[in-house]
Amino acid sequence: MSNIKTINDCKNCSFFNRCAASVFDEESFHRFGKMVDIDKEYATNMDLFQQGGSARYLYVIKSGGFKTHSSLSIGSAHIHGFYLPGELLGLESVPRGVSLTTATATEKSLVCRINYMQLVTLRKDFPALSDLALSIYGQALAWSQIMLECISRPSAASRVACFVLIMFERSGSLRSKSNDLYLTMSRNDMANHLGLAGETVSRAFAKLVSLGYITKNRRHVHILDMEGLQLCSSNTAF
Amino acid sequence: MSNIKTINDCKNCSFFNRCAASVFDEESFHRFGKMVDIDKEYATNMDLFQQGGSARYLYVIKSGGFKTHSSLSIGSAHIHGFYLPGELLGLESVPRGVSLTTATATEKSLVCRINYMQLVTLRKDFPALSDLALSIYGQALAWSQIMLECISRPSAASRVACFVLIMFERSGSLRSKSNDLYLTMSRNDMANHLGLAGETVSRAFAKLVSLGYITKNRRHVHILDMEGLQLCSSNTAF
DNA sequence: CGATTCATTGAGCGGTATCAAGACGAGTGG
DNA sequence: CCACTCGTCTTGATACCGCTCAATGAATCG
Repeated sequence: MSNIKTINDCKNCSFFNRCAASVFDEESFHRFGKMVDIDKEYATNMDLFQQGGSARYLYVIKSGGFKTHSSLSIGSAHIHGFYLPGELLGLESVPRGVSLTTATATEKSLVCRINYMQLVTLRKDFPALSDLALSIYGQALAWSQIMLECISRPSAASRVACFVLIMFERSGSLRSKSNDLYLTMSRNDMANHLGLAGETVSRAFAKLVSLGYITKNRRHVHILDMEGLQLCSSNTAF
Repeated sequence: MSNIKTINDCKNCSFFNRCAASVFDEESFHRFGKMVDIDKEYATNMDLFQQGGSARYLYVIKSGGFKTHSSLSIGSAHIHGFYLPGELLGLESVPRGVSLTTATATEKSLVCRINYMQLVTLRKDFPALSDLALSIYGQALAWSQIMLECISRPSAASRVACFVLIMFERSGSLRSKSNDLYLTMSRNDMANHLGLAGETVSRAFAKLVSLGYITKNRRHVHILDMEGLQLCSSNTAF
Protein backbone atom coordinates (compact mmCIF):
# COMPACT_ATOMS: atom_id res chain seq x y z
CA MET A 1 0.00 0.00 0.00
CA SER A 2 1.38 3.33 -1.10
CA ASN A 3 0.65 6.39 -3.17
CA ILE A 4 1.16 6.28 -6.88
CA LYS A 5 4.45 7.72 -8.08
CA THR A 6 4.09 7.93 -11.85
CA ILE A 7 1.44 7.26 -14.44
CA ASN A 8 3.26 4.09 -15.38
CA ASP A 9 2.13 2.49 -12.14
CA CYS A 10 -1.39 2.72 -13.55
CA LYS A 11 -0.73 2.24 -17.26
CA ASN A 12 0.38 -1.30 -16.61
CA CYS A 13 -2.82 -2.05 -14.74
CA SER A 14 -5.18 -4.23 -16.75
CA PHE A 15 -8.10 -2.00 -15.78
CA PHE A 16 -6.44 1.27 -16.77
CA ASN A 17 -8.90 2.06 -19.55
CA ARG A 18 -11.86 1.69 -17.20
CA CYS A 19 -10.27 3.67 -14.39
CA ALA A 20 -10.31 7.37 -13.62
CA ALA A 21 -6.54 7.26 -14.12
CA SER A 22 -7.06 7.06 -17.90
CA VAL A 23 -8.36 10.62 -17.98
CA PHE A 24 -5.07 12.26 -17.07
CA ASP A 25 -1.95 12.94 -19.10
CA GLU A 26 1.57 12.78 -17.71
CA GLU A 27 1.54 16.45 -16.71
CA SER A 28 -1.62 16.31 -14.65
CA PHE A 29 -1.33 12.79 -13.39
CA HIS A 30 0.38 13.72 -10.12
CA ARG A 31 -2.79 15.51 -8.98
CA PHE A 32 -4.73 12.27 -9.37
CA GLY A 33 -1.97 10.09 -7.96
CA LYS A 34 -1.98 11.95 -4.65
CA MET A 35 -5.53 10.92 -3.88
CA VAL A 36 -5.07 7.21 -4.54
CA ASP A 37 -3.76 4.46 -2.31
CA ILE A 38 -2.59 1.75 -4.65
CA ASP A 39 -2.56 -2.01 -4.13
CA LYS A 40 -4.01 -2.24 -0.66
CA GLU A 41 -4.14 -5.87 0.47
CA TYR A 42 -7.19 -7.47 2.04
CA ALA A 43 -7.25 -10.99 3.41
CA THR A 44 -10.33 -13.20 3.12
CA ASN A 45 -13.18 -12.01 5.37
CA MET A 46 -11.62 -8.58 5.93
CA ASP A 47 -13.99 -5.63 5.59
CA LEU A 48 -13.37 -2.88 3.06
CA PHE A 49 -16.00 -0.66 4.66
CA GLN A 50 -18.84 -1.15 7.07
CA GLN A 51 -22.55 -0.43 6.96
CA GLY A 52 -23.36 2.90 8.56
CA GLY A 53 -19.76 4.09 8.50
CA SER A 54 -18.66 7.18 6.59
CA ALA A 55 -18.19 6.53 2.87
CA ARG A 56 -15.34 8.66 1.59
CA TYR A 57 -13.65 6.38 -0.89
CA LEU A 58 -14.23 4.57 -4.13
CA TYR A 59 -12.51 1.23 -4.52
CA VAL A 60 -11.25 -0.44 -7.69
CA ILE A 61 -10.78 -4.18 -7.33
CA LYS A 62 -7.55 -5.33 -8.99
CA SER A 63 -7.68 -8.98 -7.94
CA GLY A 64 -9.74 -11.21 -5.69
CA GLY A 65 -13.38 -10.55 -4.97
CA PHE A 66 -15.81 -8.91 -2.57
CA LYS A 67 -19.39 -9.25 -1.42
CA THR A 68 -21.57 -6.49 0.00
CA HIS A 69 -24.12 -7.27 2.65
CA SER A 70 -26.34 -5.57 5.19
CA SER A 71 -27.80 -6.67 8.48
CA LEU A 72 -31.41 -5.63 8.79
CA SER A 73 -32.23 -7.25 12.09
CA ILE A 74 -30.60 -9.66 14.46
CA GLY A 75 -29.59 -12.86 12.77
CA SER A 76 -30.74 -12.01 9.27
CA ALA A 77 -28.16 -10.58 6.90
CA HIS A 78 -28.65 -10.20 3.19
CA ILE A 79 -26.00 -10.25 0.50
CA HIS A 80 -26.54 -7.39 -1.95
CA GLY A 81 -23.99 -8.27 -4.56
CA PHE A 82 -20.67 -9.74 -5.62
CA TYR A 83 -17.85 -7.74 -7.12
CA LEU A 84 -15.18 -8.89 -9.53
CA PRO A 85 -11.77 -7.53 -10.50
CA GLY A 86 -12.13 -4.39 -12.59
CA GLU A 87 -15.37 -3.37 -10.88
CA LEU A 88 -15.93 -0.45 -8.51
CA LEU A 89 -17.18 -0.53 -4.95
CA GLY A 90 -18.80 2.30 -3.07
CA LEU A 91 -20.69 3.95 -5.92
CA GLU A 92 -24.05 3.93 -4.19
CA SER A 93 -22.72 5.13 -0.84
CA VAL A 94 -20.24 7.83 -1.74
CA PRO A 95 -22.66 10.56 -2.91
CA ARG A 96 -24.45 10.48 0.45
CA GLY A 97 -21.29 9.88 2.47
CA VAL A 98 -22.72 6.91 4.36
CA SER A 99 -22.08 3.26 3.56
CA LEU A 100 -25.30 1.43 2.82
CA THR A 101 -23.63 -1.96 3.12
CA THR A 102 -20.62 -3.76 4.51
CA ALA A 103 -18.09 -4.99 1.94
CA THR A 104 -16.14 -8.12 2.78
CA ALA A 105 -13.35 -9.84 0.83
CA THR A 106 -14.41 -13.30 -0.35
CA GLU A 107 -10.78 -14.09 -1.11
CA LYS A 108 -7.36 -12.47 -0.80
CA SER A 109 -7.67 -9.23 -2.75
CA LEU A 110 -5.86 -6.15 -4.01
CA VAL A 111 -7.69 -2.84 -4.32
CA CYS A 112 -6.94 0.79 -5.16
CA ARG A 113 -8.63 3.32 -2.91
CA ILE A 114 -9.61 6.71 -4.35
CA ASN A 115 -10.54 9.69 -2.19
CA TYR A 116 -13.92 10.71 -3.53
CA MET A 117 -14.10 14.31 -2.31
CA GLN A 118 -10.70 15.07 -3.78
CA LEU A 119 -11.73 13.40 -7.02
CA VAL A 120 -14.80 15.63 -7.17
CA THR A 121 -12.62 18.74 -7.07
CA LEU A 122 -10.81 17.48 -10.17
CA ARG A 123 -14.01 17.28 -12.20
CA LYS A 124 -13.98 21.02 -12.80
CA ASP A 125 -10.62 20.85 -14.56
CA PHE A 126 -11.20 17.52 -16.28
CA PRO A 127 -14.66 17.30 -17.85
CA ALA A 128 -13.81 13.85 -19.19
CA LEU A 129 -13.88 12.68 -15.59
CA SER A 130 -17.57 13.53 -15.38
CA ASP A 131 -18.26 11.68 -18.61
CA LEU A 132 -16.48 8.62 -17.28
CA ALA A 133 -18.27 8.83 -13.94
CA LEU A 134 -21.70 8.99 -15.55
CA SER A 135 -20.90 6.14 -17.88
CA ILE A 136 -19.80 4.06 -14.89
CA TYR A 137 -22.90 4.95 -12.88
CA GLY A 138 -25.15 4.21 -15.82
CA GLN A 139 -23.51 0.83 -16.26
CA ALA A 140 -23.82 0.05 -12.55
CA LEU A 141 -27.51 0.98 -12.62
CA ALA A 142 -28.07 -1.23 -15.66
CA TRP A 143 -26.40 -4.21 -13.98
CA SER A 144 -28.41 -3.58 -10.85
CA GLN A 145 -31.66 -3.76 -12.87
CA ILE A 146 -30.56 -6.93 -14.59
CA MET A 147 -29.70 -8.51 -11.24
CA LEU A 148 -33.08 -7.46 -9.87
CA GLU A 149 -34.75 -9.19 -12.76
CA CYS A 150 -32.72 -12.32 -12.09
CA ILE A 151 -33.70 -12.46 -8.43
CA SER A 152 -37.39 -11.98 -9.05
CA ARG A 153 -37.67 -15.02 -11.28
CA PRO A 154 -40.22 -17.53 -10.03
CA SER A 155 -38.28 -20.78 -9.98
CA ALA A 156 -34.98 -21.73 -8.40
CA ALA A 157 -33.50 -23.26 -11.55
CA SER A 158 -34.17 -20.18 -13.66
CA ARG A 159 -32.67 -17.91 -11.00
CA VAL A 160 -29.50 -19.97 -10.83
CA ALA A 161 -29.26 -20.25 -14.62
CA CYS A 162 -29.69 -16.50 -14.95
CA PHE A 163 -27.12 -15.85 -12.23
CA VAL A 164 -24.58 -18.06 -13.98
CA LEU A 165 -25.16 -16.20 -17.24
CA ILE A 166 -24.77 -12.83 -15.55
CA MET A 167 -21.54 -13.80 -13.83
CA PHE A 168 -20.29 -15.24 -17.12
CA GLU A 169 -21.02 -11.95 -18.86
CA ARG A 170 -19.49 -9.83 -16.14
CA SER A 171 -16.35 -11.91 -15.95
CA GLY A 172 -15.92 -11.58 -19.72
CA SER A 173 -12.67 -9.65 -19.71
CA LEU A 174 -11.20 -11.92 -17.06
CA ARG A 175 -11.91 -15.19 -18.79
CA SER A 176 -10.14 -16.70 -21.70
CA LYS A 177 -12.40 -17.26 -24.69
CA SER A 178 -13.59 -20.56 -23.27
CA ASN A 179 -16.96 -21.21 -21.65
CA ASP A 180 -15.39 -21.81 -18.26
CA LEU A 181 -16.47 -19.79 -15.29
CA TYR A 182 -15.20 -19.63 -11.73
CA LEU A 183 -17.73 -18.58 -9.12
CA THR A 184 -16.00 -16.74 -6.29
CA MET A 185 -18.72 -17.29 -3.72
CA SER A 186 -19.98 -20.22 -1.65
CA ARG A 187 -23.29 -21.93 -2.36
CA ASN A 188 -24.77 -20.40 0.77
CA ASP A 189 -23.72 -16.87 -0.20
CA MET A 190 -25.12 -17.38 -3.69
CA ALA A 191 -28.34 -18.75 -2.18
CA ASN A 192 -28.64 -15.83 0.21
CA HIS A 193 -28.17 -13.39 -2.65
CA LEU A 194 -30.79 -15.15 -4.78
CA GLY A 195 -33.28 -15.54 -1.97
CA LEU A 196 -32.95 -19.34 -1.87
CA ALA A 197 -31.57 -22.00 0.46
CA GLY A 198 -28.10 -23.43 -0.17
CA GLU A 199 -29.49 -26.89 -0.74
CA THR A 200 -31.90 -25.57 -3.34
CA VAL A 201 -29.02 -24.01 -5.25
CA SER A 202 -27.24 -27.36 -5.23
CA ARG A 203 -30.34 -29.05 -6.58
CA ALA A 204 -30.76 -26.39 -9.24
CA PHE A 205 -27.18 -26.95 -10.37
CA ALA A 206 -27.81 -30.69 -10.43
CA LYS A 207 -30.84 -30.07 -12.64
CA LEU A 208 -28.85 -27.91 -15.07
CA VAL A 209 -26.26 -30.68 -15.27
CA SER A 210 -28.85 -33.37 -15.88
CA LEU A 211 -30.35 -31.25 -18.67
CA GLY A 212 -26.94 -31.17 -20.31
CA TYR A 213 -26.57 -27.40 -20.15
CA ILE A 214 -23.47 -27.30 -17.93
CA THR A 215 -20.91 -29.41 -16.19
CA LYS A 216 -19.60 -28.40 -12.80
CA ASN A 217 -17.01 -29.19 -10.20
CA ARG A 218 -17.72 -27.28 -7.02
CA ARG A 219 -17.17 -23.61 -7.94
CA HIS A 220 -15.97 -24.30 -11.46
CA VAL A 221 -18.72 -24.21 -14.07
CA HIS A 222 -18.42 -25.08 -17.74
CA ILE A 223 -21.22 -24.05 -20.05
CA LEU A 224 -22.09 -26.67 -22.66
CA ASP A 225 -25.29 -25.23 -24.11
CA MET A 226 -25.54 -21.45 -23.92
CA GLU A 227 -28.94 -21.32 -25.60
CA GLY A 228 -30.36 -23.98 -23.34
CA LEU A 229 -29.19 -22.03 -20.36
CA GLN A 230 -30.73 -18.83 -21.67
CA LEU A 231 -33.99 -20.67 -22.33
CA CYS A 232 -34.00 -22.00 -18.79
CA SER A 233 -33.13 -18.56 -17.47
CA SER A 234 -36.00 -16.81 -19.22
CA ASN A 235 -38.65 -19.48 -18.90
CA THR A 236 -40.95 -19.73 -15.92
CA ALA A 237 -41.51 -23.44 -16.40
CA PHE A 238 -38.07 -24.51 -15.18
CA MET B 1 -46.28 20.05 -25.21
CA SER B 2 -43.89 22.84 -26.08
CA ASN B 3 -40.46 24.19 -25.47
CA ILE B 4 -39.76 26.20 -22.36
CA LYS B 5 -39.83 29.96 -22.83
CA THR B 6 -38.51 31.40 -19.58
CA ILE B 7 -37.05 30.08 -16.35
CA ASN B 8 -40.33 30.87 -14.64
CA ASP B 9 -41.97 27.96 -16.44
CA CYS B 10 -39.65 25.75 -14.40
CA LYS B 11 -39.38 27.73 -11.17
CA ASN B 12 -43.05 27.12 -10.48
CA CYS B 13 -42.59 23.37 -10.91
CA SER B 14 -42.70 21.52 -7.61
CA PHE B 15 -39.68 19.49 -8.65
CA PHE B 16 -37.54 22.45 -9.66
CA ASN B 17 -34.92 21.91 -6.96
CA ARG B 18 -34.40 18.31 -8.03
CA CYS B 19 -34.28 19.09 -11.74
CA ALA B 20 -31.41 20.04 -14.00
CA ALA B 21 -33.22 23.34 -14.52
CA SER B 22 -32.13 24.51 -11.06
CA VAL B 23 -28.50 24.71 -12.18
CA PHE B 24 -29.03 27.63 -14.55
CA ASP B 25 -29.46 31.33 -13.92
CA GLU B 26 -31.69 33.59 -16.00
CA GLU B 27 -28.90 34.39 -18.43
CA SER B 28 -28.00 30.85 -19.29
CA PHE B 29 -31.42 29.30 -18.94
CA HIS B 30 -32.35 29.59 -22.61
CA ARG B 31 -29.61 27.13 -23.51
CA PHE B 32 -31.25 24.56 -21.28
CA GLY B 33 -34.80 25.46 -22.26
CA LYS B 34 -34.14 24.65 -25.90
CA MET B 35 -33.44 21.00 -25.18
CA VAL B 36 -36.58 20.35 -23.13
CA ASP B 37 -40.10 19.47 -24.18
CA ILE B 38 -42.29 20.49 -21.30
CA ASP B 39 -45.57 18.94 -20.12
CA LYS B 40 -45.97 16.16 -22.63
CA GLU B 41 -49.17 14.24 -21.98
CA TYR B 42 -49.43 10.47 -21.81
CA ALA B 43 -52.68 8.57 -21.43
CA THR B 44 -52.90 5.39 -19.41
CA ASN B 45 -51.12 2.46 -21.09
CA MET B 46 -49.18 4.70 -23.48
CA ASP B 47 -45.48 3.95 -23.83
CA LEU B 48 -42.85 6.54 -23.02
CA PHE B 49 -40.13 4.47 -24.66
CA GLN B 50 -39.77 0.87 -25.76
CA GLN B 51 -37.32 -1.87 -24.98
CA GLY B 52 -34.57 -2.05 -27.58
CA GLY B 53 -35.35 1.38 -29.02
CA SER B 54 -32.83 4.21 -29.03
CA ALA B 55 -32.63 6.01 -25.69
CA ARG B 56 -31.92 9.67 -26.28
CA TYR B 57 -33.99 11.37 -23.61
CA LEU B 58 -34.34 11.67 -19.88
CA TYR B 59 -37.88 12.06 -18.56
CA VAL B 60 -39.02 13.88 -15.43
CA ILE B 61 -42.45 12.80 -14.23
CA LYS B 62 -44.56 15.77 -13.17
CA SER B 63 -47.79 13.93 -12.46
CA GLY B 64 -49.22 10.45 -12.89
CA GLY B 65 -47.08 7.34 -12.78
CA PHE B 66 -45.14 4.86 -14.91
CA LYS B 67 -43.94 1.29 -14.78
CA THR B 68 -40.94 -0.16 -16.61
CA HIS B 69 -41.05 -3.71 -17.86
CA SER B 70 -39.20 -6.05 -20.18
CA SER B 71 -40.25 -9.09 -22.13
CA LEU B 72 -37.68 -11.83 -21.91
CA SER B 73 -39.47 -14.56 -23.77
CA ILE B 74 -42.90 -15.13 -25.16
CA GLY B 75 -45.59 -14.62 -22.62
CA SER B 76 -43.41 -13.77 -19.67
CA ALA B 77 -42.87 -10.09 -18.96
CA HIS B 78 -41.33 -8.73 -15.83
CA ILE B 79 -41.99 -5.37 -14.21
CA HIS B 80 -38.72 -3.72 -13.22
CA GLY B 81 -40.04 -0.80 -11.28
CA PHE B 82 -42.62 1.89 -10.62
CA TYR B 83 -41.95 5.60 -10.97
CA LEU B 84 -43.60 8.45 -9.12
CA PRO B 85 -43.89 12.18 -9.79
CA GLY B 86 -40.56 13.91 -9.27
CA GLU B 87 -38.56 10.86 -10.31
CA LEU B 88 -36.50 10.38 -13.46
CA LEU B 89 -36.90 7.76 -16.15
CA GLY B 90 -34.24 6.62 -18.56
CA LEU B 91 -31.18 6.92 -16.34
CA GLU B 92 -29.99 3.37 -16.90
CA SER B 93 -30.55 3.41 -20.65
CA VAL B 94 -29.30 6.80 -21.75
CA PRO B 95 -25.54 6.31 -21.29
CA ARG B 96 -25.61 3.33 -23.66
CA GLY B 97 -28.22 4.80 -25.97
CA VAL B 98 -30.46 1.73 -25.91
CA SER B 99 -33.59 1.33 -23.80
CA LEU B 100 -33.29 -1.65 -21.49
CA THR B 101 -36.99 -1.61 -20.73
CA THR B 102 -40.36 -0.38 -21.94
CA ALA B 103 -41.95 2.41 -19.88
CA THR B 104 -45.75 2.53 -19.76
CA ALA B 105 -48.02 5.06 -18.08
CA THR B 106 -50.08 3.49 -15.27
CA GLU B 107 -52.34 6.55 -15.26
CA LYS B 108 -52.73 9.80 -17.16
CA SER B 109 -49.39 11.57 -16.80
CA LEU B 110 -47.39 14.69 -17.55
CA VAL B 111 -43.65 14.48 -18.24
CA CYS B 112 -40.81 16.76 -19.30
CA ARG B 113 -38.45 15.31 -21.90
CA ILE B 114 -34.79 16.35 -21.85
CA ASN B 115 -32.44 15.69 -24.75
CA TYR B 116 -29.56 13.83 -23.16
CA MET B 117 -26.83 14.43 -25.72
CA GLN B 118 -27.48 18.15 -25.71
CA LEU B 119 -27.49 18.13 -21.93
CA VAL B 120 -24.09 16.45 -21.95
CA THR B 121 -22.61 19.30 -23.97
CA LEU B 122 -23.72 21.72 -21.26
CA ARG B 123 -21.77 19.90 -18.57
CA LYS B 124 -18.52 21.49 -19.69
CA ASP B 125 -19.85 24.99 -19.00
CA PHE B 126 -21.88 24.10 -15.92
CA PRO B 127 -19.92 21.84 -13.56
CA ALA B 128 -22.84 21.92 -11.11
CA LEU B 129 -24.72 19.88 -13.69
CA SER B 130 -22.25 17.05 -13.27
CA ASP B 131 -22.58 17.24 -9.50
CA LEU B 132 -26.34 17.03 -9.77
CA ALA B 133 -26.18 14.17 -12.26
CA LEU B 134 -23.90 12.11 -10.04
CA SER B 135 -26.05 12.77 -7.01
CA ILE B 136 -29.11 11.63 -8.95
CA TYR B 137 -27.37 8.51 -10.24
CA GLY B 138 -26.07 7.69 -6.78
CA GLN B 139 -29.57 8.03 -5.37
CA ALA B 140 -31.05 5.86 -8.12
CA LEU B 141 -28.44 3.19 -7.48
CA ALA B 142 -29.17 3.28 -3.76
CA TRP B 143 -32.92 2.85 -4.35
CA SER B 144 -32.22 0.03 -6.75
CA GLN B 145 -30.21 -1.80 -4.09
CA ILE B 146 -32.93 -1.26 -1.51
CA MET B 147 -35.54 -2.60 -3.94
CA LEU B 148 -33.36 -5.59 -4.66
CA GLU B 149 -33.16 -6.32 -0.97
CA CYS B 150 -36.95 -6.06 -0.74
CA ILE B 151 -37.53 -8.56 -3.52
CA SER B 152 -35.10 -11.12 -2.19
CA ARG B 153 -36.89 -11.46 1.13
CA PRO B 154 -37.99 -15.01 1.84
CA SER B 155 -41.68 -14.61 2.71
CA ALA B 156 -44.53 -12.95 0.89
CA ALA B 157 -45.69 -10.87 3.86
CA SER B 158 -42.27 -9.38 4.49
CA ARG B 159 -41.88 -8.52 0.80
CA VAL B 160 -45.21 -6.74 0.71
CA ALA B 161 -44.54 -4.95 4.02
CA CYS B 162 -41.17 -3.81 2.74
CA PHE B 163 -42.65 -2.67 -0.55
CA VAL B 164 -45.28 -0.61 1.24
CA LEU B 165 -42.60 1.04 3.37
CA ILE B 166 -40.47 1.81 0.32
CA MET B 167 -43.37 3.37 -1.59
CA PHE B 168 -44.30 5.32 1.51
CA GLU B 169 -40.78 6.67 1.78
CA ARG B 170 -40.50 7.48 -1.91
CA SER B 171 -43.84 9.26 -2.00
CA GLY B 172 -42.75 11.37 0.99
CA SER B 173 -42.79 14.73 -0.76
CA LEU B 174 -46.12 13.97 -2.40
CA ARG B 175 -48.02 12.96 0.69
CA SER B 176 -49.36 15.17 3.40
CA LYS B 177 -47.89 14.41 6.79
CA SER B 178 -50.39 11.62 7.33
CA ASN B 179 -49.69 7.92 7.15
CA ASP B 180 -51.88 7.47 4.10
CA LEU B 181 -50.48 5.99 0.92
CA TYR B 182 -51.96 5.49 -2.50
CA LEU B 183 -50.51 2.64 -4.54
CA THR B 184 -50.60 3.46 -8.24
CA MET B 185 -50.37 -0.12 -9.46
CA SER B 186 -52.70 -3.12 -9.57
CA ARG B 187 -52.21 -6.12 -7.32
CA ASN B 188 -51.04 -8.17 -10.27
CA ASP B 189 -48.42 -5.60 -11.29
CA MET B 190 -47.20 -5.40 -7.73
CA ALA B 191 -47.10 -9.20 -7.53
CA ASN B 192 -45.19 -9.44 -10.79
CA HIS B 193 -42.66 -6.90 -9.55
CA LEU B 194 -42.20 -8.74 -6.25
CA GLY B 195 -42.00 -12.19 -7.80
CA LEU B 196 -45.28 -13.36 -6.31
CA ALA B 197 -48.80 -14.27 -7.47
CA GLY B 198 -51.55 -11.68 -7.25
CA GLU B 199 -53.54 -13.81 -4.83
CA THR B 200 -50.54 -14.12 -2.55
CA VAL B 201 -50.23 -10.34 -2.40
CA SER B 202 -53.88 -10.10 -1.40
CA ARG B 203 -53.34 -12.64 1.35
CA ALA B 204 -50.23 -10.82 2.55
CA PHE B 205 -52.22 -7.59 2.80
CA ALA B 206 -54.93 -9.43 4.70
CA LYS B 207 -52.32 -10.69 7.13
CA LEU B 208 -50.90 -7.19 7.70
CA VAL B 209 -54.43 -5.96 8.39
CA SER B 210 -55.17 -8.79 10.83
CA LEU B 211 -51.92 -8.01 12.66
CA GLY B 212 -53.14 -4.44 13.10
CA TYR B 213 -50.29 -2.85 11.18
CA ILE B 214 -52.37 -1.29 8.40
CA THR B 215 -55.86 -0.72 7.16
CA LYS B 216 -56.61 -0.80 3.47
CA ASN B 217 -59.27 -0.11 0.93
CA ARG B 218 -58.26 -1.37 -2.47
CA ARG B 219 -55.25 0.76 -3.45
CA HIS B 220 -55.45 3.08 -0.45
CA VAL B 221 -53.29 2.00 2.47
CA HIS B 222 -53.17 3.58 5.91
CA ILE B 223 -50.28 2.69 8.19
CA LEU B 224 -51.29 2.20 11.81
CA ASP B 225 -48.11 0.73 13.27
CA MET B 226 -44.93 1.78 11.48
CA GLU B 227 -42.64 -0.19 13.80
CA GLY B 228 -44.72 -3.32 13.43
CA LEU B 229 -44.51 -2.99 9.69
CA GLN B 230 -40.75 -2.51 9.81
CA LEU B 231 -40.43 -5.54 12.06
CA CYS B 232 -42.48 -7.59 9.62
CA SER B 233 -40.45 -6.25 6.74
CA SER B 234 -37.09 -7.20 8.24
CA ASN B 235 -38.03 -10.47 9.85
CA THR B 236 -37.85 -13.79 8.05
CA ALA B 237 -40.52 -15.34 10.27
CA PHE B 238 -43.44 -13.43 8.75
C1' DC C 1 -4.15 -37.71 9.54
C1' DG C 2 -8.05 -35.59 12.04
C1' DA C 3 -10.57 -31.27 11.99
C1' DT C 4 -13.09 -28.07 9.63
C1' DT C 5 -15.65 -26.17 6.11
C1' DC C 6 -18.30 -26.66 2.08
C1' DA C 7 -21.24 -29.30 -1.27
C1' DT C 8 -24.46 -32.77 -2.08
C1' DT C 9 -28.41 -35.81 -1.40
C1' DG C 10 -32.63 -37.51 1.01
C1' DA C 11 -37.19 -37.20 3.87
C1' DG C 12 -40.90 -34.46 5.66
C1' DC C 13 -43.32 -30.20 6.20
C1' DG C 14 -44.97 -25.56 5.19
C1' DG C 15 -45.67 -21.71 2.12
C1' DT C 16 -46.88 -20.26 -2.29
C1' DA C 17 -48.78 -21.01 -7.06
C1' DT C 18 -52.59 -22.50 -9.39
C1' DC C 19 -57.28 -23.04 -10.45
C1' DA C 20 -61.82 -21.70 -9.37
C1' DA C 21 -65.52 -19.16 -7.46
C1' DG C 22 -67.34 -15.25 -5.19
C1' DA C 23 -67.35 -10.15 -3.65
C1' DC C 24 -66.83 -5.48 -4.60
C1' DG C 25 -66.44 -1.09 -7.13
C1' DA C 26 -66.89 1.76 -11.09
C1' DG C 27 -69.21 2.66 -15.15
C1' DT C 28 -73.28 2.10 -18.39
C1' DG C 29 -77.86 2.14 -19.91
C1' DG C 30 -82.66 1.41 -19.12
C1' DC D 1 -82.88 4.16 -8.95
C1' DC D 2 -81.90 -0.38 -10.33
C1' DA D 3 -80.01 -4.06 -13.28
C1' DC D 4 -76.18 -5.30 -15.81
C1' DT D 5 -71.36 -5.68 -17.09
C1' DC D 6 -66.60 -5.65 -16.59
C1' DG D 7 -62.34 -5.47 -14.28
C1' DT D 8 -60.11 -5.89 -10.00
C1' DC D 9 -59.67 -7.74 -5.56
C1' DT D 10 -60.53 -11.34 -2.32
C1' DT D 11 -61.19 -15.93 -0.52
C1' DG D 12 -61.09 -21.05 -0.70
C1' DA D 13 -59.16 -25.98 -1.97
C1' DT D 14 -55.48 -28.54 -3.78
C1' DA D 15 -50.82 -29.66 -5.67
C1' DC D 16 -46.17 -28.58 -5.95
C1' DC D 17 -41.93 -26.36 -5.01
C1' DG D 18 -38.55 -25.01 -1.92
C1' DC D 19 -37.19 -24.72 3.14
C1' DT D 20 -35.71 -27.22 7.13
C1' DC D 21 -33.36 -30.76 9.38
C1' DA D 22 -30.20 -34.49 9.05
C1' DA D 23 -26.63 -37.50 7.12
C1' DT D 24 -23.04 -38.31 3.90
C1' DG D 25 -19.26 -37.08 0.75
C1' DA D 26 -15.46 -34.14 -0.90
C1' DA D 27 -11.80 -30.68 -0.43
C1' DT D 28 -8.57 -27.86 2.28
C1' DC D 29 -5.45 -27.10 6.00
C1' DG D 30 -2.91 -27.20 10.16
